[in-house]
Amino acid sequence: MSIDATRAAATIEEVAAAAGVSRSTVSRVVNGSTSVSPAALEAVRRAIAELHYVPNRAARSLASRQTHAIALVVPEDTSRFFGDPFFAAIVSGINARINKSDFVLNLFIASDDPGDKTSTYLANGSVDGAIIVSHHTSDTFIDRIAAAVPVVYGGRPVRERDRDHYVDVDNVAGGRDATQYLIDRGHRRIATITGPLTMPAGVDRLEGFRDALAEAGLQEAAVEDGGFTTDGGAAAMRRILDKGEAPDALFIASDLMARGALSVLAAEGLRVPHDVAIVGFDDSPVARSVLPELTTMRQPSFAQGEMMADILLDLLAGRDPQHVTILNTELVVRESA
Amino acid sequence: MSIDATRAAATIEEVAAAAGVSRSTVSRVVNGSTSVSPAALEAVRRAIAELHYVPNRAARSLASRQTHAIALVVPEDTSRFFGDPFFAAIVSGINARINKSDFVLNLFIASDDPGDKTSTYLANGSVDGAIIVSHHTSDTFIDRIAAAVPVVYGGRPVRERDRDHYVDVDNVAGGRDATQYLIDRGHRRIATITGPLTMPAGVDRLEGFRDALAEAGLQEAAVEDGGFTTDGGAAAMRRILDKGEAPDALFIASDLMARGALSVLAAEGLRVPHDVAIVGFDDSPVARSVLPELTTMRQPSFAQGEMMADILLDLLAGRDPQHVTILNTELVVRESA
DNA sequence: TTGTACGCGTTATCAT
DNA sequence: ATGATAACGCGTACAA
Repeated sequence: MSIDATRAAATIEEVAAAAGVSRSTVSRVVNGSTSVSPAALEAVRRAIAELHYVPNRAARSLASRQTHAIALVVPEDTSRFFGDPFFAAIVSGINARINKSDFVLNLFIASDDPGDKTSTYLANGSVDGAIIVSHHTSDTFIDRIAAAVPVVYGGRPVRERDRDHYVDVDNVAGGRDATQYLIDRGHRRIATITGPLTMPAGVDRLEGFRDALAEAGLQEAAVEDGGFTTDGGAAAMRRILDKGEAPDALFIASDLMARGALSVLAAEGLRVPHDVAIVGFDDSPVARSVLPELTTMRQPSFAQGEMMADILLDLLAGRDPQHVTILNTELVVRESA
Repeated sequence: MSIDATRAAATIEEVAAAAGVSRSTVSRVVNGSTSVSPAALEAVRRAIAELHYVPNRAARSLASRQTHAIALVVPEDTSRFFGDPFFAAIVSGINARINKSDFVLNLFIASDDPGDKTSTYLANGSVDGAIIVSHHTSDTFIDRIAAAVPVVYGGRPVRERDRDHYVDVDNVAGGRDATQYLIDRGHRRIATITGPLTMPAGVDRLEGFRDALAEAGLQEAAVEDGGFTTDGGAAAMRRILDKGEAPDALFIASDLMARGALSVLAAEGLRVPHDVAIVGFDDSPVARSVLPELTTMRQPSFAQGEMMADILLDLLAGRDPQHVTILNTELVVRESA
């Protein structure tokens, strides 16, 4: 075989010897310093290629006091994280950017459990910064992380401070627009299934819902928490139906919850959108895999992930990126409303 | 506040000074050596607590030549990875174990793209081992990774070698049992929607399907590739229906694909299980969020993740764990068949 | 432009 | 049981 994978990894010293220069010069070309003569540059490059030299991360970060690692923090109760296409898109966006940099992503599924090592790890400089994809009011370990390293949040942090950096979508506007669409279509008994009200996204979308209703002089038919999960959405839908008079339309704050609601509606023999119209939120793949296909508020999750990574990278590079970035949502009309 | 997060991290040297011992002794208690006097032990422990000392990872791995990091490798085209509850469960299992060790998980979404840095990173010793959750025949970078560090595969590797370690479910038996159940229920025109035949799981489940049919002296009504995705499952279902005579039962190799098939069936006015019975595979959350709820082969994905982590940890600890671990599947009867 | 020399925080070897 | 001391591989003043 052409590559001997079992060879000991080449060191900068060996490269220097092979190229006939000093360690420093090799270090310079590796780190892209300009003050290197073309001749030396060429020699070093060749030596690096021949020896398959790759800098040792540990040595490098010990010397430079940088780890070139970024923590991807996922609160544990958000482990529905995986399995939720919304997060899938965010992570893909983050990865797309990080992958182009020379940083590495460390995955932490963190909890408030005292035995959890996440904050300890992050606090001792094993990582240069952190991306927190989502969190709840109760997640106190978040603060410990933010105290230790630069952080970028996905969504407005629960305890927002001026120095925070985050990327969010305009959830209030999204909730308002979705609801307004329902109103414009002539619906009057409009209910909503919300996300957890311990999460800003849950609160904000509800606020938008209420704004639109208020402006139209309408009463909310029902408000139930669906916890951003399929099962939660189904349960919430059931509670709403049990209350008696069914609404003629629903704004459901996530597609996953809408899917749950849909199955309950179907079981009850209620037709969508004929008997009850539904607008979801996310425009995740499930929106099109469900029957009828969901009318929903699209949010640019992949882009959100990219922006989060960009901002953190800027931060780590000593630049001064925007603290708050708000992305727009967009109504996608399909069959459910 | 009680914790000054901006303090410079304490070094082993400072702990030694505070405890009135040498670096070596501190290192010993940190690493759990027995040859430390109770008095010294106590003093060091107190000093560590007071100074909030946490060993520097870089220095530690530079000296010990171990990174205490494990790569979680996700082939890019498997990025449906996220969004697929099956993988969600596996990752949770992996994390559960890793989190109890003092290893860290590095996330790599890798591709065969030459610009992809994954194999480079893994090859230069930034990581002690790797867990590859899933892969295709075409993924050649896998081999480069396996050549560099100990690897544990999720599912039988496409090019299996004797020295490989992997954890798989008995997909052949699963496919056979699912199909047999359909046969036992009196179905005779049985079709299947398979996973990608570039993946062992796809191939094996199909093999089990054919085994059961052959044993019963039945012909396969149709075989279509659904690519393990919801949309792919829908498309495959459509192709099967377009062929003319509809099957009276289907074994669908993943719940996600079954969901897609279900929506097509519903659109065609075909009732499940009355007109066509369906058995899925995975018993992922979607199995219960769909109407009718799916009869499906349960596979212990969380446990599979745990085992993968355990085996890699064993490997890294110099033990000699089992090379092949096969987990059993189990039929879960619900409404769809 | 290039090289020397020191330091980064630990582990590991070897005396004691 | 304990403590010097030498690596570990690299970055980076500083000097040349």
